[in-house]
Amino acid sequence: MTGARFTHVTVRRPDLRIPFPRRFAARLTGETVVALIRRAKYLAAELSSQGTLLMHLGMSGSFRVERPGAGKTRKPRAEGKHDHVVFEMSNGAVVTFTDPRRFGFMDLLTPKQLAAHPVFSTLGPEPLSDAFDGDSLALACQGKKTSLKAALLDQRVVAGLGNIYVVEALHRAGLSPMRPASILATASGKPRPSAHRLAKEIKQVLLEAIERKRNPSYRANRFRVYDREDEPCLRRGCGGRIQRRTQAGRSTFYCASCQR
DNA sequence: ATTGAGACCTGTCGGC
DNA sequence: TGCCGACAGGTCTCAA
Repeated sequence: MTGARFTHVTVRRPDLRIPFPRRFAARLTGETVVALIRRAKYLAAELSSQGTLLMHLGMSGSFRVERPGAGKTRKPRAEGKHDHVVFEMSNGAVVTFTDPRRFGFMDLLTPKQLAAHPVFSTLGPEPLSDAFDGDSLALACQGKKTSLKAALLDQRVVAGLGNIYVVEALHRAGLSPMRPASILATASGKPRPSAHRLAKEIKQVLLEAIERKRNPSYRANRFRVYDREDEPCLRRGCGGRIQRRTQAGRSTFYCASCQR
């Protein structure tokens, strides 16, 4: 999409989580994508003159990119039941947004709206950036009464972690999801060793996930705790069993014997 | 100001 | 096979 122009935009189902802005398709058509970026779990296309197209996949969303072959007759695309938006680009690419649960959304924001966006503007650091480390994590959690689990799911603390990788990172770091987030720092705000461990494992678990997605032959173990209730803990020499409980409405999986 | 619960919507899976 | 409830990797809103 980068550098390409929207030649045709179809909204087949306008009622996603957030209603589309007025004249969405019309405003997008003719715009060129200056840059395509990701921030937290948001995708953003910076447009040549209409601001930013902000997109989110929700729980079940995905994009499909097709190139109806140059030269061949352009066949009408068989539209799936949950194909809600279709972008036809000037370079021939057809980008389709599919989302069965319709928790995803698309929005068009002016630079001013983007800067004032209640979520986008308050996002914490990108976990893989240098701005995120044990120090910044401890600082963000200083004095927090919530659990570590809830704190890591809070996008203002660190951006882009979901339920699975929060649970995985806590297991790797040997920290109980139920501990208060404040334990990562001393009363005076100094990071404890656990903060550095946790920040390191967050980066590690994400890097491995990305690698696994990119390289199918990289068969590193799937999840170590997520969705493994009653199965043995995989930490060497632990011997515990994975337990499950609900925290903040989400499933938490953990090993009570090695996560303290 | 924080925090947990409920809501949003559809699909899938296991049990009966 | 069919029905039913539980559950799903995200985020918002509301009430306490």
